[in-house]
Amino acid sequence: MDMKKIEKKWQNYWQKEKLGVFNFKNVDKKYYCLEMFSYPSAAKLHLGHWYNYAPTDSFVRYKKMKGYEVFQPMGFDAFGLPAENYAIKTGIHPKDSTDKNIENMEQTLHEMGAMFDWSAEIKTCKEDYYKWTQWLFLKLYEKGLAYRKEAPVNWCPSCKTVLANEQVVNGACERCGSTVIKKDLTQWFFKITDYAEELLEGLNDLDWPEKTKIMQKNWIGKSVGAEIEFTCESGDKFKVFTTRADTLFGVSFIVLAPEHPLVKKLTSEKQRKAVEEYVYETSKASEIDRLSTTREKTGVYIGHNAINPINGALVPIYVADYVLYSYGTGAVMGVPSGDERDFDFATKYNLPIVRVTKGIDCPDDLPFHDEGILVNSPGFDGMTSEEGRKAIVKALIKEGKAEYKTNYRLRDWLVSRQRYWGAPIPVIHCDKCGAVPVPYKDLPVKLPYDVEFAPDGESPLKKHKGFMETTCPVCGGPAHRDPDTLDTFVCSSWYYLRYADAHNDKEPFNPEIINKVLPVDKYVGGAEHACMHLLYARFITKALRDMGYLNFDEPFKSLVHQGVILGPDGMRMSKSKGNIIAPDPYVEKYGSDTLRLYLMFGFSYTEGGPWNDDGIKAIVKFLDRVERLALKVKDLPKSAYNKIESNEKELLYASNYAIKCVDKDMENFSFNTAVARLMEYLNALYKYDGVEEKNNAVYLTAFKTFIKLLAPCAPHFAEEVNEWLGGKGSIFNTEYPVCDESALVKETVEVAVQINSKMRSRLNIANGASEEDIKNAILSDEKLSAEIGDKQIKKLIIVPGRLVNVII
RNA sequence: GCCGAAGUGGUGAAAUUGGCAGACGCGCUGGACUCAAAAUCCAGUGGUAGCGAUACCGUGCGGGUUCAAGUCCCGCCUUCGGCACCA
Repeated sequence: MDMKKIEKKWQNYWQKEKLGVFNFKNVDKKYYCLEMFSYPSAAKLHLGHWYNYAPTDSFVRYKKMKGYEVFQPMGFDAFGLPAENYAIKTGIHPKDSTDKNIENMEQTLHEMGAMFDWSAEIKTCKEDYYKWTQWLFLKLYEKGLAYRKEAPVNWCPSCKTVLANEQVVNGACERCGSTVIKKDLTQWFFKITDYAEELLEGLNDLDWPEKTKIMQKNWIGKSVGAEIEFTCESGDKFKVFTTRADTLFGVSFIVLAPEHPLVKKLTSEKQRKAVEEYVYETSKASEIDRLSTTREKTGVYIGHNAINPINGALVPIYVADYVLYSYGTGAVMGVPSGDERDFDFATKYNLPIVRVTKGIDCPDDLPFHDEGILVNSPGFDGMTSEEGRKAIVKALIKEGKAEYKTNYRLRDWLVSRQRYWGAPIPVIHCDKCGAVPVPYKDLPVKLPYDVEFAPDGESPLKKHKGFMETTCPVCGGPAHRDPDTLDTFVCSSWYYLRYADAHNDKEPFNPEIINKVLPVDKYVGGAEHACMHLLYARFITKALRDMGYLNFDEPFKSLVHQGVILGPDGMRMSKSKGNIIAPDPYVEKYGSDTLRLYLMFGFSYTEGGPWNDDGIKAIVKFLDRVERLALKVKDLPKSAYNKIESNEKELLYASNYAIKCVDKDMENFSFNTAVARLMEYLNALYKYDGVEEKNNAVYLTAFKTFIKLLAPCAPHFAEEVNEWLGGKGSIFNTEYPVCDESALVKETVEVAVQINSKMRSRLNIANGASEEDIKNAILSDEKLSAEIGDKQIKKLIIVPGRLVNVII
């Protein structure tokens, strides 16, 4: 078959017939399947895109044939750093390179033959989209979910941008790999922590991979404990957070984070120089370095002490970089007997180590961090750790020195980027009125085109006078715009909503439409987004719900992660390793259906694996076999023979077995086994083809069934064959075959027979035979009865239709 | 260090969730067709022993539970992914 020709033919047909276009009239039967949209890179589509989109498109086509009104939109996550870095390097404007890349990718996506609804296409860098990203920002601001604060942030010296903690990988910038350093800046944050508890709870009801849920759960990192107030000799007060208040008597020092305001205030003259030096050194170290386990714990005594609220003991205050100001209160109580880190620290600085917990029937060498019985804790000795915890906190609450507190590891989402290629933050700064949101009517705040990209540490927007200088919407006085743009994760945190109403120019989306089309029924994308994108999107959904725009709680009901296709060397594909496999040559040589079918057959979808094209010939052979049979079947004469005998029954069994299995496998994204079942079915058809006297009516129907089952996996090919067989219109507008269970009932079944759990024989036994019948069948079998001999049958274990175990 | 996932023939991978390990392929071996090759078709293909029927062994390693374990439990080893002193 001329694959190139039929691909063109059917792609044009689908476009003309609007096969992929969602019809809102049928919204009751909607099935919203979404693949994560892609960043428009210069390198066209890579194999990863294919692996994500092609098998998922087969899933969507399968759903369409099952009678759903499917919605499978596609778009581009078009803002981001690479385009800007490219501009710095080459002078080509991000808008120009991005537009070109999108055009390229659109074309190759078309060539893939996926049934995307292009009428709902989104490009996040277009005004008609980022206008509403800005709207989202203003809404969050209005709701008190966006705020500004000065905070130590990750600063990438190469990208010259602030990165969220979530975007720092092993101390290096996620995108460029440079080591990240620290810098203080006033930044915009989204208050995702307000939703920490619901984001955690909501995981329970989601049809997501367990692994992903656990990752999010750990990311949110809930811990229940207490905040305890310590007073300093100076009278200043500070709080520590602890989950182990029962070890309070064991406190022998306090550690403050270097950024803690009390450090400056309380440090003694004698210690000032050492402390200042230490704080300065810390500011140079990246957070990753500070948190590294292999690094020796260091700290400096600030020359001031605090009073332990439970016993009045004086404990020295240290400053140490392993305590972070951004988590908890930025102050930690040091209990060397109960914590390994504190133990190391105390040993190094000769601080007392007092046991406060005794193990119950277990070794309890110090440091002992397990639960046990309280000791050396006057008034609380003998209590279990849990009782002690409650009693101590209760005692302190009475004095106003403690409160129960739940902490989350999750931090607020830093959204400011000192970059050009993003959605401008819609805020105006006025000397008189402060930070003033841009009025809705003035949206979008347009990203100017004529900017200077020279990498001098100043962002292109900040240098652009025409953009920066404006007037205050409140007082009308001179003011300047916020020079920062939004993290691209903001753009992608709501795109799945916009798709359903992509051309609305009055509002970001019509809630009535959205509430019918959403939530997404199946979301397919890489596991690397488990903690960032997927969490942000959930947060935004919940925030918009609370503003009254949405009536659902979760954006993605069901989630599938495709695996990663590695290079032939088993390593992740990358330019530097030179192991990138491009899909284009395969499409050129074998056709898109062949590549798609191979991706589906050769890998376990959620696992992926190293690329190897040995198996692609198998697919070519398979499709050739289908074609040869199709050419035969299409000219089949009417046969006089119309009986249903054993040959026909066997064919019908194969047919219905295939329907049942393929149906289930497609539903479960188990594409490799679905294709395997199709191959078996084809073998059965060939077998019947070799039969002398054929019932051509049965044969033709069985073959048509085969083509329907194949259609989602090889769409162009199946359309063509369907046309040969006299099919009118698209095969995807026909119904999916339904399994006739009665054809699957066999008169006899082969069961395995074990004697004392060892495989001994196989027997054909009547379907639904009683225990007695089975016993007789075994005893009348020569070989088996010889083996059993005159031994007593103690027990007969029967797994219906599968196995019999005779215990003698 | 913590959390998570995985480890099955020469190879990509299956295994109805505790029930015949290796479906379906690739590769390989032999055969048919052919002057020959390609393509196609047929047969075989986990290992060891045997002419053979067959027997024994076999899902990273070591134990355990069970009539029965790739699957469950305990302890290791290796690989991959995520997180990084979370108090």
